[in-house]
This record gives sequence, structure tokens and C-alpha cells, in this order.
Amino acid sequence: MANLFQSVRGFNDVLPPETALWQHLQTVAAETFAAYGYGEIKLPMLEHTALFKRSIGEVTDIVEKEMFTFEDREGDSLSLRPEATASCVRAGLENGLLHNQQQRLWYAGAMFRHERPQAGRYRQFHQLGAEAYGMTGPDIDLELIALSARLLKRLGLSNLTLELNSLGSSDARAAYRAALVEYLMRHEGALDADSKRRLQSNPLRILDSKVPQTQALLADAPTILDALDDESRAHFDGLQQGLQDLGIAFALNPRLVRGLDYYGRTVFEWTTTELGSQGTVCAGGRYDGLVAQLGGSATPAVGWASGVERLILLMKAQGVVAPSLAPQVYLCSVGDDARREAARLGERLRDELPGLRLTLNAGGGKLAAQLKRADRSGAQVALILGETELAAGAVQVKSLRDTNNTSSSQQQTALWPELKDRLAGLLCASNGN
RNA sequence: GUGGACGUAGCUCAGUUGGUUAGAGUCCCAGAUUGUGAUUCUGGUUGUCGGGGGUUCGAGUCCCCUCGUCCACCCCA
Repeated sequence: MANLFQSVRGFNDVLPPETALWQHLQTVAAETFAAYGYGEIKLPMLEHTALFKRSIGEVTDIVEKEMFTFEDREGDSLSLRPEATASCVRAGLENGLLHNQQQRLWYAGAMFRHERPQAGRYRQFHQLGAEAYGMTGPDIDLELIALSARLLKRLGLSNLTLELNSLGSSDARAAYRAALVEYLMRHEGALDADSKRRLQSNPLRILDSKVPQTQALLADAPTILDALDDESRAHFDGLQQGLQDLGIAFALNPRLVRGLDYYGRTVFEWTTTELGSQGTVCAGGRYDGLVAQLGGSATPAVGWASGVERLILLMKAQGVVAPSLAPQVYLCSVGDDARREAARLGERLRDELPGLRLTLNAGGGKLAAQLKRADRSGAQVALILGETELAAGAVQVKSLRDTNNTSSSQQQTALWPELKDRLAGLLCASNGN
């Protein structure tokens, strides 16, 4: 054990039964995206490093110190994607998806960031995301938030807070940034070291500092919502109106900013207090400038991404149970002839009932041992095929779960042709939960 | 990247101020009726005490290094 290989730090295996939750999440997400007319886009995990520098921003933490970057055999600098929005825009431009048209896209996949691992934060992690292109008004911002709200709800999650802010136009943001810097400079002595450093590199990030002293200082700082330009103001008002129309509760948070440079106007986050310091479960916003910045014609865009591991963690914390993938039927056999017939019977039942989950006993064992495996497998019923049953063309159908039934209903003999109907009834019953 | 806690059978954990062949529960396997599980009883398997080095007559217990997990910071989904 000690000598075995270990996985790379922060790169985790996901095992059954947890994978059932992942499958459930994937299914619900695909259905929800489809319900809003979003099409799935599959994007590569590796891109030219320059794409991320250009989109996310040279001086962001992600680009400066968190990317898995390396040279390939030709000497090109490549990076494992730290997020998918840049790839999505690149793919949209490269495939002509963004030229004078609207697009609604979603993606799911692994992302890579070289951070110190922690629960809910891994070096390889997974995101689900949605992006919409070519729509300027707040209606599409609203749609994306409603979509995220529906997804979270359908996953069975609750106690989440939607935080909302607007970063305004780039001009308004620049003006606000200057005002904020000016204010903070006047109180520079009271700033923590990190914030002082950010004063130069990325002053807006000071807004979400956790240092109490800095927080106190920010209480009297100018707020970005007061600095909004008229157009952004109207856009933001429209979005809030829409959220009220749809009954989606939100909390305005003028300190909500993003770590990626391309965001402007609407930004939002779904947060929870049940996941320790990794409380953001879904986040996004508008990035109208990015398409042009990556070489396309000016194209408005909005999107969000959600951390799958965090969603799974929260689902577990809130007791969400995935539909069971455990076998419904476990087929036991006694004796060589019966074993061979059982294999045939198993295949036939799977032919007749395509949704059936049937485990065929393998590796021999006495009947007692086989039934023990049947029980542990989670199956509803065990089928027993021994020499007597083989001769009669029948099996014993033994219920493993109904404890309060009479013994006669717990085990009955059924002829092979009857099995399809017997098990079909079982399928309906167990799909219900 | 910074600070802290932790790392003992597959799993959950106990191992007193360093002292002989390292324990429990669970799981797994076998038996307790010859073809009947989940309950019960009996027996059995499993560990280089995360890895490496050091101190010591003696280290799971102390020291150093290293790897990993977790928490907070940081960052963000």
C-alpha cells in the first residue's frame, strides 16, 4: 500500500456510489439546459497559453500563478484550461458561431488550477457552464440566472443566496476604480498588506477582502452602484425587475467583484454557508468586451459557471439522494448446468427488458454465499436457478426487501416465460423512487 | 503561495510519561442443516503504524526532512 503510486496532488478519483450523484447531476443539468434551448458545446482541455492571458487577464492570480503551463514538442506554450469561457469564445469565433447571430451554449468538463487543495477546491475540478452571445438586454441575464436557479432547485439544493452587483461600463468602472483608489490612498495606513499591493494591480479586488480592518474602511468607501453610468443603471434595473417578476430572491452586494478581467455590468454569485470557505457554488456575469478582445466583432455575452465538486458536496451535505443504480435483480444458480442456463436467461431478460438492471452471480459459491452477495448488491429480488428449477424450466423468485410480507409472497416459483411480466412490474415499482 | 492540525488493518478509530510477538469495531472468508441472504454464534485473513533519515539498549510514541489529507488565509467554481 505504501509503495503504490499516488494520484497527482489535487487530482482525485471519484468512486461509486458517489458517481451516481455525478450522473444524476449530469442528467439534471442536461435536461435543464435543454429546457431553455441551450446546445452543448464540447471544448478541448488544452489551449494556447496566450488565449488565457488575453481573456482572463495578465495580472490575475489565475494567469500569474495558477495555470498548468508547459511547452509542447514544438516549443509552443500550452495551458490546461483554468476555465472554459475563453475556449468557448475562441471556438465560437473559429467556427463562425458568433457572426451576427444569437447563441445559447452550455458545456461541462474538467478545469485545472494549481492551487493549494482543500475540500471543494482541487487542482482538477469540474464545471458546468452556460454562455449566451449576441443579446444586449437584461432579459438574457435574467434567463441565465433563472436557468441557474432552476438547476440548483432541481438538484434538491436549498439555502442558497443569490448575490448581485453591476460593475458598470468599462468607463464607469475605470472612473470608479480611480475614486476608490483615491479614497483608499487617503487611508493607506489602515490597509492590510495584501490590499496595499492590490492598490496597484487590481484595486477592485480589495472590495472582497476578509480583513476586518479593511472591511471597516470600506464601509465609507464610494460604492460602484453609485458610480454606474446611465445605460448600465437601466440594464441593472431591468434585471432586478425581471428577477422580481419571476420571484427569484436576490441580495444586492456592491462589493461583489470578479477575479477575471473580462466581466462588466452584471455579476452574480450563488453562495452557501454550508461549505466552509469554498462557499461559491455558481458564479457569472456579463462580458460584452471579450469577443472583440479575442478578435471578433463586438458581441454582447453573458454566462456563468458552476463547480461540480461543490455542488456534489452540497448535495451530500443536504442529503440529496441520487436515483439508485443498484441492480434490481440478482440471478443465482446452483450447479454447472444451471450456471450455463442462468447466463442465457440473464441475457434473455436483458433483451426483453432493456431497462432492467440484473447482476448475474459470478465466481461460484454456495447458494448462501450467492444470496449474501445478492443482498449486498442492493437488488430487490433474487432469482434462484437450481437443478429442480432447471428441469422444470422455472426459477425461484425471492424477495429480498419486503420484510413484512408473508413467507409465501417472499418466495414463489415462476416459469421462465412468466419472468418478463413479473420483473416488469418490479421495474415500474422501483423506478418510482 | 502562507499559517495550523492530522496521517495506525479495506473502512472508523484506540494505543497511557518511548518498553517485549501492535489492538477494537466494522468489512471480508469459512463453519453452525444436504439449496436460502439481511439477525445470532464460532473461527479465520488483513498492517513494512504515510515514506526516508536521526536520537535511544529500545520508537507507532521524541527530532529532522518529505509526501498526503483537512482547516483558515489566499484564490475562486
